[in-house]
Parts: sequence; C-alpha cells; structure tokens
Amino acid sequence: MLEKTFDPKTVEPRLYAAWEASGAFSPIDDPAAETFAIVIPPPNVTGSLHIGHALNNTLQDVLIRFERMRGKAALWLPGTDHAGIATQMVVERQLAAAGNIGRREMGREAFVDKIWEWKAQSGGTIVNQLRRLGASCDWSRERFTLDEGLSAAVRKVFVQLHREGLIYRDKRLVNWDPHFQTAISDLEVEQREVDGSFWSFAYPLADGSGEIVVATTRPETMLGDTAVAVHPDDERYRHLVGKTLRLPIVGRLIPIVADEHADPEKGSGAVKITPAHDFNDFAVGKRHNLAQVNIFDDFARLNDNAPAAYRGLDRFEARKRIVAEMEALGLTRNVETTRHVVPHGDRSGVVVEPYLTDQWYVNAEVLAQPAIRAVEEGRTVFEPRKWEKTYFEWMRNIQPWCISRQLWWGHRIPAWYGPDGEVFVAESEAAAKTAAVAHYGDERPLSQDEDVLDTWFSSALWPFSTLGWPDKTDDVRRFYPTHTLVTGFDIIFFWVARMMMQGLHFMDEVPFKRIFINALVRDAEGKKMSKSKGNVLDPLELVDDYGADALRFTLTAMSGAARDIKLSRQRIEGYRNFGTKLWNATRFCEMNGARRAEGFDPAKAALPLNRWIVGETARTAAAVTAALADCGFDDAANGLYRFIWNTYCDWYVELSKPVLTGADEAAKAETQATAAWALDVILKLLHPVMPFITEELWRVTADLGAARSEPMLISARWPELPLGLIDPAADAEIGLLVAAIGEGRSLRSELNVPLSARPPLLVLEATADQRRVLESNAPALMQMLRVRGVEAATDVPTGAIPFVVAGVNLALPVAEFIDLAAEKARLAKEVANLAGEQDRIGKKLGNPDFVARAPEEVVDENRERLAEVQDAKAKLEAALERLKHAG
RNA sequence: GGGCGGCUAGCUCAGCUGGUCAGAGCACCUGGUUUACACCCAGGGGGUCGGGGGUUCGAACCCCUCGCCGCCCA
Repeated sequence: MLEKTFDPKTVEPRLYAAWEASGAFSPIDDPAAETFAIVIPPPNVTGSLHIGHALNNTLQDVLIRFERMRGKAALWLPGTDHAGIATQMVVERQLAAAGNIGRREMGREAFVDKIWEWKAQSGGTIVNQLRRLGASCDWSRERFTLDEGLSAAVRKVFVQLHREGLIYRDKRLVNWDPHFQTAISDLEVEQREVDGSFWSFAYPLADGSGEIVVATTRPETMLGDTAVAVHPDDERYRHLVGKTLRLPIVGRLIPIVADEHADPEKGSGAVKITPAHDFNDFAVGKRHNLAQVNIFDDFARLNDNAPAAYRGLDRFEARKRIVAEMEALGLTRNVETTRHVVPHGDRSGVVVEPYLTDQWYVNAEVLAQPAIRAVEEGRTVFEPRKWEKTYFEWMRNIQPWCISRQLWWGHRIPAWYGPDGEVFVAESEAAAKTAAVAHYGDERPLSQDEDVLDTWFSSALWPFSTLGWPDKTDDVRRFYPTHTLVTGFDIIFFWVARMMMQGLHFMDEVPFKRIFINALVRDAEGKKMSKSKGNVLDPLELVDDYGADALRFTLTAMSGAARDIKLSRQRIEGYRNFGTKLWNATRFCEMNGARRAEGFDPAKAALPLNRWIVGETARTAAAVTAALADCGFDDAANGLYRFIWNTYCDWYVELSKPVLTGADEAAKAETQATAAWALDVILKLLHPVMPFITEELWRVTADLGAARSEPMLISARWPELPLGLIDPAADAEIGLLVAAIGEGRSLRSELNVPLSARPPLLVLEATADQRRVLESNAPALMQMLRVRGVEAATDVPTGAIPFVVAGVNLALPVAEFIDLAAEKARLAKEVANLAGEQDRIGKKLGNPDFVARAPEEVVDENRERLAEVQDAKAKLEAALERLKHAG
C-alpha cells in the first residue's frame, strides 16, 4: 500500500541515480532514429542555480524527455562557461577577502592557476544543482568552454576569420572599464540615468576679442579638448568659425569648427570637442583632422597629457578641481543640475570611459547577413515569433564587435608579434613561428598577444564546438544542426545572434531550427529578484520544501507569460497538491484492484463510463502532444492538470466507485483494467513535466496486473492514441450524468436541502435513451447526488424542485425541507434569465443581416440554442405555475 | 526620441486566425467523519474585459486615439 503522500526527499536522489545508471540520458544509438538535440545555455562555471536557470532548464528537460519518449535520439548536451570577467571578478574578490596579494602582484600564471583551483572546487556546484531539478542531460558529453577541444575550435575560428579579413585589429574608441582595466563591448555597457550637473564654461578667443560658452557634464574632459564646434547654419557663431580659442587651464590653442554635430538648440549651441574621450567627438575629430589628446591612463587617472597639477588624479577628483579652478578663473557661466544617462560597466558598475586603444574586432556586419536571411526565410524560427523583430532590429544595425579583453581568464588571442610589431595569427605558437620565419627570412623573438577573447566569442561556437568540431565527429554529423534552443531574451544579442552568425559561417547551416525564448522570473510583486532586495526564491530551497516536480510544474504552467513570471510559494504549493492528488488517485486504483489486464484494448471497452474516459484520455494525449511539439508548455501542463484532477479524479474515479464495489463482475473487471490503463497513460503524459513522482508511481504500480514491457518511464514510449477512441454516444451519456449531478447538487445546496435528505430523482420527461442512461446509472446518482433512487414520474409533486438538464425534465421531491416562497423566487429568477436569453437570441435571429451574413453554422447554433432555451423555459414555467396553484 | 510588451474577478493569469469566451487557479464565504486524498470534497459570491471613438449583422479579440505600468535601444 502506498503512503498517503509522496516523499520527494528520499525518492528523487534514488530515481535520478537510477536514470543515470540506465543510460537513458544518452541518445539511443539507432541510426534510423530521428535526432533531437538541445545544447544547454552554459551557466557560469562558478555560479549557482537561480530561479531563472530553473525555468530555463525545466523547459529544456520537458522537451528532451518528451522527444526521447517519442523515440528520437534525444541529446541534451550540458556544459559550463568560463565567464571571463565574472569569474575573474569572483576570484579577485576572494583573494582580497582572504587577505592575499592582488592578481597583479601575483602575476598572470599564478592567478590563472588560482582560478583553475577555484573552478575545480566550485565548478561542480551548478551541474549538481541541475541534477536536483531532474535535468536529464547527457553528462558523458559535458563540456567546458575552456577545455582543450573547445579552445582548439576557438583558435581555428579566430585564425580563419582573420584570414578572411573578418577579424582585424584597429585603434579606435572603445568602452573602457577602469575598474577591470579592460575594453568591453557595447552590449556590456549599461546606460543608467543619474543625477549630475551641466556646467557652462567660457572659452576665451585667443585674440581677446570675446569668448564662446560651451556646456558639459564631464568638465575633466576639457583637458583633452582640441576644438569647439558650432553648427554651420548657426548665425550666432558664423563669424567665429575658423578663429582660435585659448583652452583655459591648459593654454592650448584650439580652433572653432563648423560641424552639424553641434546642436543649436542645446545649451549655447557651441560644443567642446574631445576626440579621444567621446564617440561623437571622435567622429567630429576625424572630419576636421583634429588632434586626439588622450588624458587618461588605464585606471582613468589623468596622465602626462594633463597639466602637471592634475597628473595622477582620479577622474572624479579631477572633475572637482576643474570646476573649482574654472570658478576661480571666473569662467563658469552657469551650473544646472540635471538627470542624464551615463554608461556603466554591467559587471563593475563603474562609469565607463570612451578610451582610445588597439583592440581586435569582428566585422559583424558581414557575418550578420546570412544570419538575418536564415530567420527571414524561416530556417530558424523564434518562438514566440515577436522576438524576431528584436533580433532583426539589432542585426540590421550591428556594429563591429570588440572581442579583445584585457583580462587573464579566457582564451588567449592566437596572435604573436615580431619585434617590429608585425602580427602573426596562427593556431599555435609553432605555426606562428613558421609564418614569422617565412616573413623575416630568419628566426625572430615572438611574443603572444596579452589579451583574451570576450567570453561570448567561445559561447558563439557552442552548438558545434561541443559536438567535437573542428574534428569530423559522429556527433557533429548526427546532431548539427540542433533542434531547439531554449533561452532568455536578455541574451538574444549576446549569444543567440552570435551563434547564428558563427554557425552559419562555419557549418553552412543554422545552429538550431527553433529558438524558444522563455520569460523572466520575478517575485510575486513582479519585481526582479535580487539579493539586495531579499526577494530571491532559491530554487533548491523550493525543491527541498515542495519537491522538484512541484517547482517544475509551476514553472512550466506559468511559462506562457509574455515577459514575466510572477512566482509565489503559494502557487508551488498548489501544484505540490496536484502531485499528491495524482498520488492518491493511484492509491485509489491500488486499493480498488485496478490492474493492467493482459491484452486490454481500450477500443473494445463496453461500459459507457470506460468508453468515455478512454476517449477523454485520447483527447488529452493528442492535446498534450500537440502542445509540447509546439513549445506550448503551459497549455500542456494546464491540460494535464484539468484532465487529471477534474476529469479523471473528480468524475471518472467517482463514477467508477459504484461499479468497483458492485456485483457486476465483468463491468468491474473492465473498469479496473480501464482505470489502470488510463493511469498508465497519465503517468506517461505527465512524466516530462513531473518526472520523479510519475517514475515512482510507475515503479510502485509495476506489479499491479499484467507486466509492462517498459521498466522505466524515462525510456517508455509516448502514448499515441487515435482520436477514433472518442465515442460521441459515451460522451453524451456521461455528459448527461455529469450535468444532472452538477445541477442537482447546486440546487440542493442553494435551497439548503440537508445532506441527510435522500429524495428520489424523478425523471419526468425524457427520451427513452435518456431515461435508460439515468436509470442504469442509478447507483452513481445515488452516491453522488445523494438520492434514494431514480424513478419515473409524470407529474411534479408539490414542493419538488424541478430542473432541466439537456432537455430532460427532472425533479427532486424535497418538500419537507424547502421554503416554498424561496423556491418560487428561484424558479421565477431562472425563468427570467431564460427569458432574457431567449430575447437576446431571438433578436439576433430576427435580424435579417445576421441571418444573411453570418456563417450558416453560427446561425444554426443560435437556432438550436434558442430551441433549448425555449424548451427549458416552458418546463420551468409550467413548474412555477403548478407551484403557485399548490401554494 | 525610436521600438516592444502589458492593462480581463481581491491577487496571478487563460482567452489562437472577431460569433455559448466572460474563464481557471489562489484568496474569500457556506456546508461536509461519502473507507484515494483536509496537500481533500460539494456549493457560492465577485468582472460595463484601462478610457473614448470607429469598422462589423456581431468585438475582450480588428482599427484610431488617450491614459497609466514595464522593458529594450538611442
């Protein structure tokens, strides 16, 4: 006998181990089997599982379990990302906390060793947490972006793109993060609105004939000013264009130039130009051949290009002093406070500086074109489709991708420099040396580029590098292109777009046919979860409290949300209860002798009750299959919930009770077999979403009846039930029963008929068939409607409650319990409602336009409905009449 | 400034290509010692589908407009 509730804590680890040991996580070998592959969005190797991972990986597991059960060679390839900046940051912080020397003092090699140590120590955390969720990844194929194979792929890609001119080195402004002293890409810059000031400063004309006022939110950059620009059409300044200003504090002579970048509406209309520290000014500088004066060092401290008094100062300290000095010089014309947008590093949180450096770039524009076409042509489809717009928007305006980082943790750029700065890009040092010898004619010392690649450079190769590329492995051949990518919209640009570009470029085929974009998980109030807010729901804690299945079901059922999933414990608890419900339904089956019958054929069931549940099961199987095939995770979950709870438990189990305890042995045996059959189908259908409880129930019901050919659910065959199993006659029969019980219960409750009252159910007016249905189901009616029996009658006795269900005129004689006045009022109200509906439909049908223009079936539907309403109304009116005479 | 998403019962949300679509879960109220389940069962109240206008025989669903809320990009 089963326990009363499911105990996830003891069962989950046991089942996970059994699954893993069974080899079910690896794709089947059958070369004829269709393949279905998913590559995991690799979490940061040193990270831990948060609720977003839980959602993302649950959906992937649902898909992979579903397709695996459908007989496909299903591969879910797991792995982790080295996460350059993030990991380096964590380790640096750790070193600092432990009072160690910093990475600079430690040196590159020692520091990188420390990170590997840290990786060895904490790298298993997140993959173990994925196991707790039930993720059926193929761990035998687990990869890491920095492992040898993937590193070889990175080098090969870099070298080839360089040879093709798609990777190049350039000196231009980059987003510089002074905290990490590295360049970052546009995507890693976060625009934050902050309070600031807007200073207006006067720059005197060199000839002393006046001044020009410029405004800035970054006064310190004036030390790098090399011009002032005015709009060419600006009448106020036309006479000044070409004149020279003396830059205050610095003393440098700078020209006034005419450039459309100056906005006459903004401030004074004149704008200071700092080509080395502003993206717009850089462009202006190029147009006018202005000098680029870099005033910062890598830490954003002022360098030797600044006046002596400022050298070595932090940029913000310098700002204060500039403001003070300009004030003292009497050159400050205005100061206003303002809110403005300032770029920050997304990891460091510090203000990013446009900074002139040499960096490596990918010509993304060229690579983007095939990636754009692939989505336009539907070779890769976003689900939901609306994200394609976001993708196109970005891809069509793509900028060069800065891929070099001045970090130590990552793929070292495979470029070597000769003594004269000549660069040799090659897959190995040996190859670079060979190239250098060819170039110089003799051997010269080479030094490798100090920089590493942006983490996303290696993740962009993930769908094929993990399969073994550049080797021509079986896995590459079998599983590329992968089928579905499941990820969040926050990394469409970072990751998805780049995989599309690299996949198409190196494999000539899209990396995945479908991209499912999942929503973002937020707290119950809709706020982003964050440690500082203290509103973080830890998925592992939730698994501890409710079991992995409950969390999985919740996330799956809520995954339809457009953008945000508002998660609450209450919701998870509700779905935990759902698991318990299923558990107890199984318990019921067990206690009532439900067992699989050898050779049971659901199509041959005789009892309408059984024919009905067989049809409902087939209907649900079809709906769930269609939903899962289409990434309709929420529809699948909700459909299963309704079917299992509201159909199987509330009606089938209840209606089967009289049969199971009855004397008709054949009916009983058939019901036992059908109940067991339907339960098996249910366990299969629910398995992708709730793998643990279903697997456990599969195990404990293994010896109930005929042996199964499938020892484990994880590798069992997905149910494919023909819709021909649906029997309209059985549907109608059970439908009538359900309606009669529902309506009868409602009336009893409304009119306060005590549960102890056991009136007969009177059947007044009905077809022979309806009469047969009600009479043959008397035991069910007796139990569920708490009636004494089903009796034919010709008149409604005084004080009986009449009601109409599917055209059948029924009544419950409970005179002694009811208040006649109340019953009259109820009937009058019911009649009034029906009259209202009759009126509405009548008007509709009376409208010639409606009859002429609406589709025929809609008109027919309304006609039928009108007839039904009229019929019911007439019956209740008659009853009301009788009641009036009686009363 | 450009773009996207949302505004449906107290709360969280379903409602696909306009015609039983006004629904579900939770919460709430009433009643339950029916031998699967109180992590339960039965019943119930509650919404002019953000405002306004339009198209249509017919609109929560299409169009316009306004108003909030959120996100992305500049």
